[in-house]
Amino acid sequence: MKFELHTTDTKSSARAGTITTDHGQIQTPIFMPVGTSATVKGVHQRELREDVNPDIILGNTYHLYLRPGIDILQKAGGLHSFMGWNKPILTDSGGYQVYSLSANRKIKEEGVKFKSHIDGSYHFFTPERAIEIQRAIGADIIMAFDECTPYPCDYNYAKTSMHRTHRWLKRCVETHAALPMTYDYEQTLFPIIQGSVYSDLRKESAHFIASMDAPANAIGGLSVGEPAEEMYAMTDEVCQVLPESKPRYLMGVGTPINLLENIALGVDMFDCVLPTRNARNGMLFTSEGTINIKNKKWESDFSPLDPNGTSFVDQEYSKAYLRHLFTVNEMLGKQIATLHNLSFYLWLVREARKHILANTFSQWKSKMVRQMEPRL
RNA sequence: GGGGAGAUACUCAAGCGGCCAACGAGGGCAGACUGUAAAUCUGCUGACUACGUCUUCGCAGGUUCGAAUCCUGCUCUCCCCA
Repeated sequence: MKFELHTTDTKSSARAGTITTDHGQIQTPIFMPVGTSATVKGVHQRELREDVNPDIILGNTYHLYLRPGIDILQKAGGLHSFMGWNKPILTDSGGYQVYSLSANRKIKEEGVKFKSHIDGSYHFFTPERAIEIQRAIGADIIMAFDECTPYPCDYNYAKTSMHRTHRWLKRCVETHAALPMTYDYEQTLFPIIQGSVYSDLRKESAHFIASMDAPANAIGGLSVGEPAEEMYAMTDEVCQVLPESKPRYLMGVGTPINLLENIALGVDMFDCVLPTRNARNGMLFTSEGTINIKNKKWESDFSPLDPNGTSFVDQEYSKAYLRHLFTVNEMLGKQIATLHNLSFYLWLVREARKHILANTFSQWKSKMVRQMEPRL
């Protein structure tokens, strides 16, 4: 994997760059749609490729390991081939499931024991195993096995957990280095910074992660319920420590405004389930804020879904029609909403990139944030 | 024509003397969702001058301290036999 940094905004820390992988290039800043179970929910690969057109998407180690299982993915020749997506893929390691499935797992130094939500069976994830599985799944970018701590998080626990995540990282790196190439393309391991919302811990973690000299660095453990200002403070802290020459990936973020604010702080990569999940629940993100398409006020609004939208669905369907599809619970409604949201997210980061390259980012960002902020 | 069953809030449907403004489901209206256990979850859903008051359980009377619940009549619906 290579990273070329093209330019840095003069009024903020925003950057534009290009990551090159064996499955193609990624123009940053980038938003990566989440496709947990080998599908970006509700979107055909063709629509994803031809309409949304992200440079990279996500998959999830824990979920793919449970179903379809590693043997199937290997027989298929890896995830790309299995799901019919030949551009870059990144897999999360299962570290987020340590957080989200907290009721069904037990953490030890050795690793994490999960109880499957599907059949109750037990599965032990160690850093070594998480890497082996991800190598078999075959993503271009694989993540270190970490613990995403909750919010709020007791200082001592955050510290203990962070140090354990650091120890786990070393084991991930060793395993990754020891394994021969699994497929005929390179797979790159990203380490993850933790430290909850504590400046000193974040700083310490950032220094440690940077010292590993990985091709890129990730920031985890944010957007788990903390106020946005705390998230920004942590991102800022960490970006000042991380090397400029390497991509920075802020995991699990966020709202369109979160994206712009964090781009301004120097983040290059994002992923989040909001555009897809919230779409299925009737929420549309637009350049003028969010709308709940299920609301009665759209009942007879026959204007285009989003006159400023770049997806074909934005012009072809009306608000009233989409509201109708949600009212009668037709799956096409969720598909349309998902395409709209993903297209908007991708438009937003492409537009951000353009403005960074033109050195007009800060001004544009302020205008966009003002426009998208909820009005009281 | 004879016999039987039933009418409860927007719909379906519990309740069969006080704990009933009335279970539950659907529908409706809102809200939540941030490295996806999420096509999920939560709240509200008779009216109002709103920690209280008022009008509701086909309609009209009656019994009772008290009725959606018991009695009488009426109206309507469904089923079976002719």
